[in-house]
Amino acid sequence: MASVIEEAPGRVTFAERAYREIKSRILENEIPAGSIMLEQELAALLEMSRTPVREALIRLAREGMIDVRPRHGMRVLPVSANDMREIYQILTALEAEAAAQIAREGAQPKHLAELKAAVTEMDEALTADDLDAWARADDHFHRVILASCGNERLKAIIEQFMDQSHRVRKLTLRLRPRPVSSNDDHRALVDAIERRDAETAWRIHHTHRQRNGRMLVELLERHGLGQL
Amino acid sequence: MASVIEEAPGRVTFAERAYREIKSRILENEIPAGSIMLEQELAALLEMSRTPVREALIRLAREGMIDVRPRHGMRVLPVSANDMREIYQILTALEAEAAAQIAREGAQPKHLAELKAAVTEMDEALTADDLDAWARADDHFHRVILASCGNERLKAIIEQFMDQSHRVRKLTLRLRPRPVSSNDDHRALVDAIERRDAETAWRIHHTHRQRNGRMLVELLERHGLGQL
DNA sequence: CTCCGGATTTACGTATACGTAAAGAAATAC
DNA sequence: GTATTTCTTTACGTATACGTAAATCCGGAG
Repeated sequence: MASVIEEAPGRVTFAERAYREIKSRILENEIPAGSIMLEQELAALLEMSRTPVREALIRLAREGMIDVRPRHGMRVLPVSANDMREIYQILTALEAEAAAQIAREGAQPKHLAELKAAVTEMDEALTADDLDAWARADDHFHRVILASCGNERLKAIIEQFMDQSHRVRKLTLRLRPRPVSSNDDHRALVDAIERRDAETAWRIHHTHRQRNGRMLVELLERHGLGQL
Repeated sequence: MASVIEEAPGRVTFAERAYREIKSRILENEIPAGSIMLEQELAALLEMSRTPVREALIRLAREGMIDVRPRHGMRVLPVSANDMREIYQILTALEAEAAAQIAREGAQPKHLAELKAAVTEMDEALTADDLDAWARADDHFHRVILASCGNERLKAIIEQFMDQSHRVRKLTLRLRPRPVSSNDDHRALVDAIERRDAETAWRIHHTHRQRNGRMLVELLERHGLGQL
């Protein structure tokens, strides 16, 4: 399965490893929101010195995953309802723009094919009631959208904010209604892209993300999950 | 003149100073695009050790201002026509969204007043043929828009990309036609905000940024300013 | 001249050292 | 008991040390 999405190989420095390792543990909730860790502890955990850990923390802090307060260590930031509102406002605006651009300029056949495959996967996952598979396919769909639009900067920002909201999406996956309309939205978006109808593509995806964002914000408010 | 926009004071660490100093020199073209500098040189220049310099370079690299290649030092990245296209696609989507939100939720009186004052300044600057004053007022207008929308993340991203395109805007200021339509756009935007017409606010600002971006891209292509 | 292999330099990645200011503990006064 | 002050600890910011792999230099072969 040769996907459109590739990894950059590159040599892996300690600082890079620290970044990936810490970020991964935060995303997977192994270091839950609110946790406090000192540079020393992280260094010991990752079996390296403080230097590369510090460099990783600088990046994570910039990306809004953690907060570093001198002498208090790093603190994994919880995602509040308001944070989620901010994040989805950005995601909505940017992904809708990306969708519009793809429709405007036309998608490559292999991208289009992969989008359709992702939609099919989502349908099948929903039929099989496999929410995890659905989430994977949904994620894949969004990543192909990003890859197709060709704007590297746009891609990077969206990925950053998807990461920031990752824990919330993951932990609320089973609190949400069955995502039937998501599948419909995606099907309609692929259709608009194929017809090269930028206006419609924009509107569909904008509405999709907006609705999704609102739902997550409501979930956070309702359940008072201030500590995600 | 107590503006709506404030500075965070905070203690200023060496790493922070290195970041600001290097970034400022890049923005003001004191270290022009394409320049290569070693960590050692920067450390000597700023009279500190390599450690805080490295931390500053990590941030600058993340923001897309420089490229660090092991054993080759940092390189100040030029802004190509395509970079500019990417940057303005993002700025267009995000600022239009910000404008729409302000109109939707209503602006605070002091913000509205400051927006109007900025427009007046821009008019006066244009009458006086003072392009630098115009650019300052224009910048101020956009910053108040950001401050009003209340989305801190949105603000941070937009500022990041404004920084990335700062050199191009500055160096092409006198190559562009007189920015009469910008003033008109801004006046119309303030009006839409006052009328709380989100739809119109979005459209006006989207068109404004899009046109602006296209002009800058064309300038870069025409003059082949690949080294900005 | 150009091309190649080995010696040499060097820039960086990482580890470690160090001083300091802040946090916390202890001791004292009330 | 509480408040206050002094002392101790410690986490971090920065400087420095060090090993290494990449880049450069250099001389000889063709």
